[in-house]
Amino acid sequence: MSIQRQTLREQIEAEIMNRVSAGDFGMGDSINEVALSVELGVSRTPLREALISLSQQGVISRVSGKGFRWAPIGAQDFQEAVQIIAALESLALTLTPAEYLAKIAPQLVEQAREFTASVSSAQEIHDHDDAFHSLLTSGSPNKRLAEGIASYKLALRRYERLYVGNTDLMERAAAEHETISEALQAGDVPAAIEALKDNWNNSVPRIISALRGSVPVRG
Amino acid sequence: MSIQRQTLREQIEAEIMNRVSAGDFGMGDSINEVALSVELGVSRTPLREALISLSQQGVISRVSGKGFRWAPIGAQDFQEAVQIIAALESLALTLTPAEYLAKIAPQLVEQAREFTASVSSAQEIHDHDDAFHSLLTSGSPNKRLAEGIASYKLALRRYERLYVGNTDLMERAAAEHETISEALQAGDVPAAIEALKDNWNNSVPRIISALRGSVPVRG
DNA sequence: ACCTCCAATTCTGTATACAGTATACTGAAT
DNA sequence: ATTCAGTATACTGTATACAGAATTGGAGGT
Repeated sequence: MSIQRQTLREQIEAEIMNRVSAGDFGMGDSINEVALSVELGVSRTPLREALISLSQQGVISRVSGKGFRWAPIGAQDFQEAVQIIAALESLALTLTPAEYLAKIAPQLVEQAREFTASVSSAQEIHDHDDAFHSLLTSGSPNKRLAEGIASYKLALRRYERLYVGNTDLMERAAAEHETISEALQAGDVPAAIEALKDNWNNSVPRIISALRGSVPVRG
Repeated sequence: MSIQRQTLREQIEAEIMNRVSAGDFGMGDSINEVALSVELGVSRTPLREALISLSQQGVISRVSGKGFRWAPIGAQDFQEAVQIIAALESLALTLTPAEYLAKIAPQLVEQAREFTASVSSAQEIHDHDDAFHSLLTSGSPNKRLAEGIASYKLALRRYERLYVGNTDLMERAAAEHETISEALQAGDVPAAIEALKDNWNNSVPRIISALRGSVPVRG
């Protein structure tokens, strides 16, 4: 396997997203390009390119002449993204050949069970959730769809830290994963899709309440 | 209404898309940044920013170290985009309040009828189609969804010129628009959604046959 | 005290310059 | 004749420089 060259712009994107999900930036605040470029140790050119790329994905908003700013987060925004992802993942399931779904159903069941059993660190839990949904939609022949789902999920990373410590939410998600995978194992794709939508939509009220408490309000 | 300042990058994006839908570029060909910047009369910096933005939307693909290239078009690509748009517009309808749909239903019926009557220039027809779908999804409260739909439709502009002269396709689309709007007027949203999906999916085989004939193959 | 206008500064948007990598070409060796 | 190495060229990726707009601060007036 050849080593994959990574351009500076891509590294900047990744680093910014890491810091975003760590909560390093005040959402809604404007971005000072020179300050950020100095902080990251790069010049403004690749930084701006990264910011433009991220602004296409809803992580950053931009006003002509006034530069970039961290896109505000909120209940509305979260819900909108979740609605879209739910629809797109549902589409992915619809497009996936039934035999593929039947093939991966056992693995999905197993992953869901592991998920329930191991209530470990928040990061670990999140990875587990990602892996489940990733495997679930891995059989879709629509490549552009996969990219789109990934893009929208990137926007959700801004809400990642709100999950921390919310084991309640995670346990419920685990149960829903079991429902999804068992429906697939039974060959009932429509039921799986419904369960999948529920899985996403149920995350909304929890995050909303988490938002009320823990999000720093701009001053 | 204040005039809206438009940054050079945005103008470049628009101009590129105009040329793309005019078929000025050989799809699949690599992009020479300096040549294109000279041709557009701008420097490479805003051009690259525009290219990055467009590459996020599937109009341009990019290989690390080898620069940008015009994303190849083809039956597969077209179908993938259409599947996604159909799902997203369906979601938009689902999210739109029923009373709003009832309110715009008469206008939609009227637009559909006009559509059928006036089989004028290809451009005009296309605008009509755009206006119909735009009005249809205008009631969705999900702003991000609207952006997403617009983004995916941008990618379809690469196929625009294939519609030229295909009045057959357009007449059929008109009939489908009537079906959709009449279902809404009858208050049957699920039926409208199904008709909407059909409307999109029916465009695929037509475009595929058009692709076979009229797309220049790389040499 | 508050408002207005002007200046100074800060920051974005754009252009140009530089560096490193990929590609094309030339020539020699087998 | 073909293939491989070496070199030259072209182009991308990144840094720096410049121009103009937006914001901030203060001086002067009401």
